[in-house]
Amino acid sequence: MQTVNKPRVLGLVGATASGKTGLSLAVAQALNCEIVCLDSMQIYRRMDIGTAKPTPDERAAAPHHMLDIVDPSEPFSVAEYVSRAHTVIAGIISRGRIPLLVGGTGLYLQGLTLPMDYGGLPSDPAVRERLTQESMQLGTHALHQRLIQIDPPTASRLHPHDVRRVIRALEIYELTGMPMSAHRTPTQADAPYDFQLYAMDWPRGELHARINQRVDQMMQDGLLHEVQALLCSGVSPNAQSMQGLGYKELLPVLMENAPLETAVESIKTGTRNYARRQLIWFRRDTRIRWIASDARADAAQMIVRYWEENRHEY
RNA sequence: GGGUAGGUUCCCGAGUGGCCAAAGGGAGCAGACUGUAAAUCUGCCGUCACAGACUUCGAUGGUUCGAAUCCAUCCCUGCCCA
Repeated sequence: MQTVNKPRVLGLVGATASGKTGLSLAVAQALNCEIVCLDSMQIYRRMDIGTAKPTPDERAAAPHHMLDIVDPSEPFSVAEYVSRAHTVIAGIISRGRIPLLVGGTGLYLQGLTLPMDYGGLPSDPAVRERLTQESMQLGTHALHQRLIQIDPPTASRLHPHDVRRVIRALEIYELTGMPMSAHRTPTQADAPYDFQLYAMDWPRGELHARINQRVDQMMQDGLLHEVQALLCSGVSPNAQSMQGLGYKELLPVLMENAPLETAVESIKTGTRNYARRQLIWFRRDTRIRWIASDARADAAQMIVRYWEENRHEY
Protein backbone atom coordinates (compact mmCIF):
# COMPACT_ATOMS: atom_id res chain seq x y z
CA MET A 1 0.00 0.00 0.00
CA GLN A 2 0.99 3.63 0.07
CA THR A 3 1.52 3.60 3.77
CA VAL A 4 5.10 2.47 3.41
CA ASN A 5 6.94 5.47 4.71
CA LYS A 6 4.42 6.73 7.13
CA PRO A 7 5.08 6.55 10.85
CA ARG A 8 3.02 3.96 12.61
CA VAL A 9 0.50 4.96 15.24
CA LEU A 10 -1.47 2.70 17.54
CA GLY A 11 -5.06 3.48 18.40
CA LEU A 12 -7.59 2.17 20.87
CA VAL A 13 -11.06 3.43 20.11
CA GLY A 14 -14.66 2.28 20.66
CA ALA A 15 -17.61 2.95 22.91
CA THR A 16 -17.51 4.47 26.37
CA ALA A 17 -17.10 1.98 29.15
CA SER A 18 -15.70 -0.63 26.81
CA GLY A 19 -12.45 -0.87 28.75
CA LYS A 20 -10.13 1.30 26.70
CA THR A 21 -8.23 2.84 29.57
CA GLY A 22 -7.31 -0.42 31.23
CA LEU A 23 -6.15 -1.99 28.01
CA SER A 24 -4.25 1.12 27.01
CA LEU A 25 -2.09 0.95 30.12
CA ALA A 26 -1.18 -2.66 29.49
CA VAL A 27 -0.27 -1.96 25.90
CA ALA A 28 1.60 1.22 26.77
CA GLN A 29 3.77 -0.55 29.28
CA ALA A 30 4.50 -3.46 27.00
CA LEU A 31 5.45 -1.31 24.03
CA ASN A 32 6.77 1.74 25.80
CA CYS A 33 4.04 3.95 24.34
CA GLU A 34 2.98 7.45 25.15
CA ILE A 35 -0.75 7.82 25.33
CA VAL A 36 -2.57 10.52 23.40
CA CYS A 37 -6.10 11.21 24.56
CA LEU A 38 -8.63 11.07 21.74
CA ASP A 39 -11.56 12.45 23.63
CA SER A 40 -13.49 15.66 23.27
CA MET A 41 -14.29 16.03 26.95
CA GLN A 42 -11.20 14.76 28.73
CA ILE A 43 -9.36 17.70 27.29
CA TYR A 44 -11.06 19.89 29.88
CA ARG A 45 -9.44 20.58 33.19
CA ARG A 46 -11.36 19.90 36.40
CA MET A 47 -13.72 17.58 34.61
CA ASP A 48 -12.37 14.32 35.89
CA ILE A 49 -15.14 12.18 37.29
CA GLY A 50 -17.74 12.74 34.60
CA THR A 51 -15.31 12.18 31.75
CA ALA A 52 -13.86 9.03 33.31
CA LYS A 53 -10.45 10.56 32.93
CA PRO A 54 -7.50 8.30 33.78
CA THR A 55 -6.61 8.67 37.45
CA PRO A 56 -3.25 10.04 38.66
CA ASP A 57 -2.13 6.48 39.31
CA GLU A 58 -3.07 5.41 35.83
CA ARG A 59 -1.36 8.41 34.37
CA ALA A 60 1.78 7.53 36.23
CA ALA A 61 1.91 4.23 34.41
CA ALA A 62 2.63 5.92 31.09
CA PRO A 63 2.98 9.47 29.80
CA HIS A 64 -0.39 10.94 28.85
CA HIS A 65 -0.99 13.80 26.45
CA MET A 66 -3.90 15.96 25.40
CA LEU A 67 -5.55 15.72 28.79
CA ASP A 68 -6.43 18.86 30.77
CA ILE A 69 -5.40 21.17 28.00
CA VAL A 70 -8.30 23.62 28.05
CA ASP A 71 -10.31 25.46 30.62
CA PRO A 72 -13.95 24.39 30.92
CA SER A 73 -15.10 27.90 30.19
CA GLU A 74 -13.43 27.91 26.80
CA PRO A 75 -14.74 26.49 23.55
CA PHE A 76 -12.77 23.91 21.65
CA SER A 77 -12.89 22.42 18.19
CA VAL A 78 -11.82 19.39 16.19
CA ALA A 79 -9.35 21.44 14.22
CA GLU A 80 -7.71 22.72 17.35
CA TYR A 81 -7.48 19.20 18.63
CA VAL A 82 -6.00 17.96 15.40
CA SER A 83 -3.32 20.57 15.16
CA ARG A 84 -2.23 20.12 18.75
CA ALA A 85 -2.35 16.36 18.53
CA HIS A 86 -0.19 16.34 15.42
CA THR A 87 2.47 18.24 17.31
CA VAL A 88 2.27 15.88 20.25
CA ILE A 89 2.44 12.81 18.03
CA ALA A 90 5.43 14.16 16.16
CA GLY A 91 7.15 14.73 19.48
CA ILE A 92 6.54 11.18 20.62
CA ILE A 93 7.84 9.76 17.39
CA SER A 94 10.92 11.92 17.55
CA ARG A 95 11.58 10.50 20.98
CA GLY A 96 11.59 7.09 19.43
CA ARG A 97 8.45 6.00 21.22
CA ILE A 98 5.08 4.83 20.02
CA PRO A 99 2.02 7.07 20.04
CA LEU A 100 -1.05 5.31 21.37
CA LEU A 101 -4.31 7.12 20.71
CA VAL A 102 -6.99 6.30 23.24
CA GLY A 103 -10.53 7.60 23.18
CA GLY A 104 -13.94 7.49 21.66
CA THR A 105 -14.30 10.65 19.65
CA GLY A 106 -14.60 9.42 16.10
CA LEU A 107 -14.45 12.80 14.49
CA TYR A 108 -11.11 13.52 16.13
CA LEU A 109 -9.70 10.32 14.72
CA GLN A 110 -11.01 11.28 11.33
CA GLY A 111 -9.43 14.69 11.69
CA LEU A 112 -6.11 13.08 12.45
CA THR A 113 -6.50 10.78 9.49
CA LEU A 114 -7.74 13.10 6.80
CA PRO A 115 -6.43 16.60 6.31
CA MET A 116 -9.40 18.79 7.09
CA ASP A 117 -9.34 20.82 3.93
CA TYR A 118 -11.92 23.47 4.28
CA GLY A 119 -12.09 22.19 7.81
CA GLY A 120 -8.95 24.24 8.06
CA LEU A 121 -11.20 27.18 7.61
CA PRO A 122 -12.03 28.56 11.02
CA SER A 123 -15.57 29.35 11.90
CA ASP A 124 -16.21 33.07 11.72
CA PRO A 125 -18.16 34.00 14.85
CA ALA A 126 -19.88 36.92 13.15
CA VAL A 127 -21.03 34.92 10.14
CA ARG A 128 -21.98 32.02 12.37
CA GLU A 129 -23.97 34.27 14.64
CA ARG A 130 -25.81 35.91 11.78
CA LEU A 131 -26.73 32.59 10.18
CA THR A 132 -27.92 31.26 13.50
CA GLN A 133 -30.15 34.30 13.92
CA GLU A 134 -31.51 33.85 10.44
CA SER A 135 -32.28 30.22 11.02
CA MET A 136 -34.30 31.17 14.07
CA GLN A 137 -36.21 33.92 12.29
CA LEU A 138 -36.70 32.43 8.86
CA GLY A 139 -36.72 28.82 9.94
CA THR A 140 -34.17 26.17 9.14
CA HIS A 141 -35.95 25.34 5.94
CA ALA A 142 -35.21 28.77 4.50
CA LEU A 143 -31.49 28.29 5.03
CA HIS A 144 -31.62 24.93 3.36
CA GLN A 145 -33.42 26.51 0.42
CA ARG A 146 -30.60 28.99 0.11
CA LEU A 147 -28.08 26.18 0.18
CA ILE A 148 -29.92 24.50 -2.68
CA GLN A 149 -29.26 27.64 -4.71
CA ILE A 150 -25.57 27.90 -4.03
CA ASP A 151 -24.52 24.29 -3.44
CA PRO A 152 -26.98 21.67 -4.70
CA PRO A 153 -24.81 18.62 -4.00
CA THR A 154 -24.30 19.53 -0.37
CA ALA A 155 -27.92 20.60 0.03
CA SER A 156 -29.15 17.23 -1.16
CA ARG A 157 -26.73 15.45 1.12
CA LEU A 158 -27.86 17.36 4.18
CA HIS A 159 -31.26 17.07 5.81
CA PRO A 160 -33.08 20.42 5.95
CA HIS A 161 -33.39 20.04 9.71
CA ASP A 162 -29.70 19.59 10.22
CA VAL A 163 -29.18 23.23 11.08
CA ARG A 164 -25.68 22.87 12.30
CA ARG A 165 -24.36 21.43 9.07
CA VAL A 166 -26.48 23.60 6.83
CA ILE A 167 -25.07 26.64 8.56
CA ARG A 168 -21.52 25.42 8.25
CA ALA A 169 -22.02 24.78 4.54
CA LEU A 170 -23.33 28.30 4.06
CA GLU A 171 -20.51 29.65 6.15
CA ILE A 172 -17.92 27.94 4.01
CA TYR A 173 -19.45 29.41 0.92
CA GLU A 174 -19.55 32.91 2.36
CA LEU A 175 -16.01 32.74 3.60
CA THR A 176 -14.36 31.13 0.60
CA GLY A 177 -16.70 32.02 -2.21
CA MET A 178 -16.65 28.36 -3.10
CA PRO A 179 -19.39 25.87 -2.33
CA MET A 180 -18.50 23.15 0.12
CA SER A 181 -18.85 20.48 -2.52
CA ALA A 182 -16.30 22.20 -4.77
CA HIS A 183 -13.53 21.66 -2.25
CA ARG A 184 -11.54 18.51 -2.68
CA THR A 185 -12.36 15.59 -0.49
CA PRO A 186 -9.36 14.08 1.24
CA THR A 187 -8.93 10.33 1.06
CA GLN A 188 -7.31 7.63 3.09
CA ALA A 189 -4.14 8.07 1.04
CA ASP A 190 -3.75 11.52 2.55
CA ALA A 191 -3.42 10.07 6.02
CA PRO A 192 -0.16 11.14 7.59
CA TYR A 193 0.22 7.99 9.67
CA ASP A 194 -0.09 4.29 9.29
CA PHE A 195 -2.76 3.49 11.83
CA GLN A 196 -3.14 0.25 13.67
CA LEU A 197 -6.55 0.52 15.29
CA TYR A 198 -8.45 -1.61 17.76
CA ALA A 199 -11.81 -1.50 19.48
CA MET A 200 -13.41 -3.69 22.09
CA ASP A 201 -16.55 -5.47 21.04
CA TRP A 202 -19.21 -6.19 23.65
CA PRO A 203 -22.65 -7.74 23.47
CA ARG A 204 -24.91 -4.72 23.59
CA GLY A 205 -26.63 -5.79 26.79
CA GLU A 206 -23.35 -6.15 28.63
CA LEU A 207 -22.13 -2.79 27.46
CA HIS A 208 -25.33 -1.20 28.73
CA ALA A 209 -24.88 -2.83 32.09
CA ARG A 210 -21.32 -1.51 32.30
CA ILE A 211 -22.50 1.98 31.42
CA ASN A 212 -25.20 1.97 34.08
CA GLN A 213 -22.74 0.72 36.61
CA ARG A 214 -20.16 3.32 35.67
CA VAL A 215 -22.65 6.16 36.02
CA ASP A 216 -23.65 4.96 39.48
CA GLN A 217 -19.97 4.85 40.38
CA MET A 218 -19.47 8.41 39.12
CA MET A 219 -22.27 9.61 41.34
CA GLN A 220 -20.69 7.85 44.31
CA ASP A 221 -17.38 9.43 43.43
CA GLY A 222 -18.92 12.87 43.70
CA LEU A 223 -19.89 13.91 40.20
CA LEU A 224 -22.48 16.28 41.59
CA HIS A 225 -19.83 18.11 43.56
CA GLU A 226 -17.59 18.27 40.56
CA VAL A 227 -20.31 19.97 38.53
CA GLN A 228 -21.11 22.31 41.36
CA ALA A 229 -17.45 23.26 41.74
CA LEU A 230 -17.32 24.12 38.05
CA LEU A 231 -20.36 26.34 38.35
CA CYS A 232 -19.00 28.01 41.45
CA SER A 233 -15.73 28.74 39.70
CA GLY A 234 -17.69 30.68 37.12
CA VAL A 235 -18.09 28.21 34.29
CA SER A 236 -21.26 29.11 32.43
CA PRO A 237 -23.99 26.48 32.25
CA ASN A 238 -24.01 27.25 28.55
CA ALA A 239 -20.33 26.50 28.07
CA GLN A 240 -19.47 23.87 25.53
CA SER A 241 -17.91 21.75 28.24
CA MET A 242 -21.20 21.70 30.10
CA GLN A 243 -22.81 19.91 27.21
CA GLY A 244 -20.91 16.82 28.21
CA LEU A 245 -22.83 13.80 29.40
CA GLY A 246 -23.14 13.78 33.14
CA TYR A 247 -22.75 17.53 33.28
CA LYS A 248 -25.69 18.85 31.32
CA GLU A 249 -28.07 16.53 33.15
CA LEU A 250 -26.92 17.63 36.59
CA LEU A 251 -27.19 21.35 35.93
CA PRO A 252 -30.96 21.44 36.52
CA VAL A 253 -30.45 19.53 39.74
CA LEU A 254 -28.08 22.18 41.04
CA MET A 255 -29.79 25.21 39.58
CA GLU A 256 -33.48 24.39 39.68
CA ASN A 257 -33.65 21.69 42.27
CA ALA A 258 -34.69 19.09 39.74
CA PRO A 259 -34.92 15.53 41.07
CA LEU A 260 -31.57 13.79 41.20
CA GLU A 261 -32.89 10.34 40.39
CA THR A 262 -34.32 11.25 37.02
CA ALA A 263 -31.18 13.19 36.18
CA VAL A 264 -29.03 10.15 36.88
CA GLU A 265 -31.40 8.05 34.81
CA SER A 266 -31.03 10.39 31.88
CA ILE A 267 -27.25 10.36 32.19
CA LYS A 268 -27.48 6.61 31.76
CA THR A 269 -29.75 6.67 28.75
CA GLY A 270 -27.80 9.54 27.25
CA THR A 271 -24.61 7.57 27.63
CA ARG A 272 -26.17 4.47 26.10
CA ASN A 273 -27.32 6.50 23.12
CA TYR A 274 -23.88 7.99 22.82
CA ALA A 275 -22.26 4.58 22.87
CA ARG A 276 -24.55 3.46 20.07
CA ARG A 277 -23.51 6.43 17.95
CA GLN A 278 -19.87 5.70 18.62
CA LEU A 279 -20.34 2.13 17.54
CA ILE A 280 -22.09 3.22 14.37
CA TRP A 281 -19.27 5.61 13.60
CA PHE A 282 -16.47 3.13 14.23
CA ARG A 283 -18.22 0.25 12.51
CA ARG A 284 -17.75 1.86 9.16
CA ASP A 285 -14.04 2.41 9.73
CA THR A 286 -12.64 -0.68 8.07
CA ARG A 287 -9.19 -0.16 9.55
CA ILE A 288 -10.40 -1.09 13.00
CA ARG A 289 -9.90 -4.60 14.29
CA TRP A 290 -12.61 -5.58 16.73
CA ILE A 291 -11.57 -7.50 19.78
CA ALA A 292 -14.19 -10.14 20.50
CA SER A 293 -15.41 -10.85 24.01
CA ASP A 294 -13.57 -14.14 24.25
CA ALA A 295 -10.30 -12.57 23.12
CA ARG A 296 -10.45 -9.75 25.61
CA ALA A 297 -8.15 -11.36 28.13
CA ASP A 298 -5.25 -11.59 25.69
CA ALA A 299 -6.00 -8.36 23.90
CA ALA A 300 -2.84 -6.61 25.04
CA GLN A 301 -0.56 -9.46 24.07
CA MET A 302 -2.27 -9.74 20.74
CA ILE A 303 -1.85 -6.05 19.98
CA VAL A 304 1.79 -6.16 20.99
CA ARG A 305 2.50 -9.26 18.95
CA TYR A 306 0.82 -7.82 15.90
CA TRP A 307 2.72 -4.59 16.26
CA GLU A 308 6.04 -6.36 16.42
CA GLU A 309 5.29 -8.75 13.62
CA ASN A 310 4.62 -5.85 11.33
CA ARG A 311 7.67 -3.92 12.31
CA HIS A 312 9.80 -5.06 9.40
CA GLU A 313 7.15 -5.06 6.77
CA TYR A 314 8.38 -1.86 5.25
C1' G B 1 -67.88 -2.72 53.35
C1' G B 2 -69.28 2.30 50.90
C1' G B 3 -67.73 6.16 47.46
C1' U B 4 -64.59 7.72 43.62
C1' A B 5 -60.77 7.85 39.59
C1' G B 6 -58.86 4.51 36.51
C1' G B 7 -56.95 -0.12 33.67
C1' U B 8 -54.46 1.48 25.91
C1' U B 9 -49.25 -1.57 21.94
C1' C B 10 -41.75 -2.39 26.16
C1' C B 11 -42.67 2.33 29.52
C1' C B 12 -45.27 7.14 30.05
C1' G B 13 -49.51 8.92 27.78
C1' A B 14 -53.63 10.75 23.93
C1' G B 15 -57.85 8.69 22.00
C1' U B 16 -64.94 8.39 24.10
C1' G B 17 -69.01 4.66 17.66
C1' G B 18 -66.26 4.36 11.61
C1' C B 19 -60.93 8.75 8.94
C1' C B 20 -57.41 3.58 14.75
C1' A B 21 -52.50 -0.87 14.50
C1' A B 22 -54.36 3.36 17.53
C1' A B 23 -51.53 10.99 18.49
C1' G B 24 -47.23 12.41 21.22
C1' G B 25 -42.98 11.40 24.18
C1' G B 26 -39.36 7.89 26.12
C1' A B 27 -36.69 3.41 25.53
C1' G B 28 -34.75 0.12 21.73
C1' C B 29 -32.79 -0.63 16.77
C1' A B 30 -30.64 1.16 12.06
C1' G B 31 -28.10 5.27 9.78
C1' A B 32 -25.84 10.27 8.61
C1' C B 33 -21.60 12.98 10.05
C1' U B 34 -14.98 17.46 7.59
C1' G B 35 -13.89 23.74 13.22
C1' U B 36 -19.95 22.83 19.18
C1' A B 37 -19.05 15.76 17.70
C1' A B 38 -20.32 13.28 25.14
C1' A B 39 -22.78 17.63 19.76
C1' U B 40 -26.33 17.90 15.64
C1' C B 41 -29.64 15.34 12.39
C1' U B 42 -32.59 11.15 9.82
C1' G B 43 -35.36 6.50 9.44
C1' C B 44 -37.77 2.05 11.71
C1' C B 45 -40.51 0.70 15.82
C1' G B 46 -47.92 -5.25 16.82
C1' U B 47 -47.32 -9.82 13.54
C1' C B 48 -46.99 -11.81 8.63
C1' A B 49 -46.44 -15.07 2.89
C1' C B 50 -46.19 -6.85 4.27
C1' A B 51 -49.78 -1.74 -2.38
C1' G B 52 -52.84 -6.83 1.37
C1' A B 53 -53.99 -9.90 5.49
C1' C B 54 -54.11 -11.17 10.57
C1' U B 55 -54.09 -10.41 16.10
C1' U B 56 -54.33 -6.04 19.86
C1' C B 57 -56.57 -1.30 23.74
C1' G B 58 -57.86 -5.73 31.91
C1' A B 59 -61.58 -10.34 31.20
C1' U B 60 -66.10 -12.31 29.46
C1' G B 61 -70.69 -11.56 27.22
C1' G B 62 -73.98 -8.02 24.75
C1' U B 63 -75.85 -3.62 21.63
C1' U B 64 -74.54 -2.08 16.50
C1' C B 65 -73.66 -2.68 9.49
C1' G B 66 -69.31 -1.29 12.52
C1' A B 67 -66.51 -0.55 19.30
C1' A B 68 -60.28 0.94 22.34
C1' U B 69 -64.66 4.02 22.47
C1' C B 70 -71.82 2.23 24.36
C1' C B 71 -74.23 -1.61 28.07
C1' A B 72 -73.75 -5.76 31.77
C1' U B 73 -71.01 -8.72 34.92
C1' C B 74 -66.30 -9.99 36.72
C1' C B 75 -60.89 -9.17 37.90
C1' C B 76 -57.13 -5.58 39.26
C1' U B 77 -55.02 -0.57 40.81
C1' G B 78 -54.90 4.54 43.07
C1' C B 79 -57.45 7.91 46.32
C1' C B 80 -61.34 9.10 49.97
C1' C B 81 -64.89 7.45 53.79
C1' A B 82 -65.59 3.34 57.22
